[in-house]
Amino acid sequence: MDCNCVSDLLLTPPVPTLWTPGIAFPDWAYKPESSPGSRQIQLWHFILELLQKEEYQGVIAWQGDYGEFVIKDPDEVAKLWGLRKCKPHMNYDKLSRALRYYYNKRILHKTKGKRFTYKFNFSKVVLVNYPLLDMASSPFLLAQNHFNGGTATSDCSPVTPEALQSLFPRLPESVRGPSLFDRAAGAPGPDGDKLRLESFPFLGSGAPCYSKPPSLLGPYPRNPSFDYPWGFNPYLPGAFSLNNCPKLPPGSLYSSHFYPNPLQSSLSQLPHPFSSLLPPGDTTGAERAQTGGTNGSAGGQPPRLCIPPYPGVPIGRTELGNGGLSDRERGETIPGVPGAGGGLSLGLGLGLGLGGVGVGGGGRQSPSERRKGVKQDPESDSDLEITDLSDCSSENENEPDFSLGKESRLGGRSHLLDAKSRGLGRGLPPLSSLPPPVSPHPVKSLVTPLTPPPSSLPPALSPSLSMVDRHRETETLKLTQS
DNA sequence: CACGGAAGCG
DNA sequence: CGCTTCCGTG
Repeated sequence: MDCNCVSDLLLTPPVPTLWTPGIAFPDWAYKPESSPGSRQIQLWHFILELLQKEEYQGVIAWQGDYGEFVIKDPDEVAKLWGLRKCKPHMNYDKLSRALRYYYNKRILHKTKGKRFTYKFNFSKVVLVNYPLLDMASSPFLLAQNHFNGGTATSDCSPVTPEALQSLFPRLPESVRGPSLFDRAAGAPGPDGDKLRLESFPFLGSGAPCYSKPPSLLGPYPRNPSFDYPWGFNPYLPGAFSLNNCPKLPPGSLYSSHFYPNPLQSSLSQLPHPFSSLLPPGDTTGAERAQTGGTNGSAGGQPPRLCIPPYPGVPIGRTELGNGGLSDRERGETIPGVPGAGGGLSLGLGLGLGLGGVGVGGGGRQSPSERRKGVKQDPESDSDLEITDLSDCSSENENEPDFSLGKESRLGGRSHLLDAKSRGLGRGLPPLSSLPPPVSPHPVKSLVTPLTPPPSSLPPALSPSLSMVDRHRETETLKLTQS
């Protein structure tokens, strides 16, 4: 048979049902433009898809730190992947090879000591969002990019544009080129590239603006794409911050920069000079600003997020608005670059998987998860972690033969399928549904804008705002506050 | 189980 | 390029 790949399972169709409008993955996430047959899905996309669907919770699910997921049923995941790719002989061994292949690209990395546990590294995504920063020179990125720092082995580039590219091929290389200002000035950038950015509205409060002259940007061109929901959001700062982020240092803009908050974001994104412009209470200010514009969810608990339950996230410390960062947290946030710690670390750091969660061992994971000797520290996500406690596993599920009809212990996929209509429960939290862990969070408000349908982006989100304008606004805001 | 080299494929 | 397949090593 010509491969009846059941790919559809995860393919496009259901999108609407599963995700809230505006929150679903962008089209391209499902089927790369070039692949009509949608056979070209990339593994990481696929993984995200699975993670996003409740039906597959028994097979693969978010667990542990942000961005961390566990393949509960390796064989099943492999099978699904094989189906999707029409590779009947796919198995976990091969799948895992492919995942390992992502290590170099920094898309994923292994959570050592935890079997079948991997973690997404969203730094690239973040990068995309921060074209403004001169990647090459930005201390923030460097700092935040502790991925590199830690791992820094062979690769010298802090943020690895290549990695970025691998994720978002269309990304303009310009990202790391001209400085923000140059771009803001209207340097014509390569076009075409920008497409990708559009897909990451969440990333971007302003990012897009920089990638292309405002005038060109216009409202998200291609797709109403605000639909980009990507679950990535969860990984984005905002998302992260909600859950695990350590407290934000005073004056930093955390979440804001991740989310489309023109005001803050523009500044926050900028390194010291600008960020410092923000008043200490800035966070709050930003919140306010945002909140004002958004609707409802701000005050109360927003709808539950789609985020995977983050086991160890102590909610208490989640408050953004208030507090400062403890020394420890700060330190963890950005090893080596305390100063940067503030805004970016939170945002970017989170994206990186900064482990921000850092709070260290404090009771984050379930006992069972923490298992024996597994060292679980804030840095767990980085390659720094050397602990390798892989214990002997008792279960080895290699399936010699792979049959489509075979249903594994999942209990049958059938049940999975019907669960389709409600996939929101898991998946990355769409911006709109970010979990307000506890109290009203700034991020929440920032996020809110997404709630509405894609096409209608709040002005704030509109990429068309020029950087200058943003700055202006920011300053205004600042003044207002003071 | 995890890793990464190497070759191969579309 | 992005895997897939195979494999040796730890």
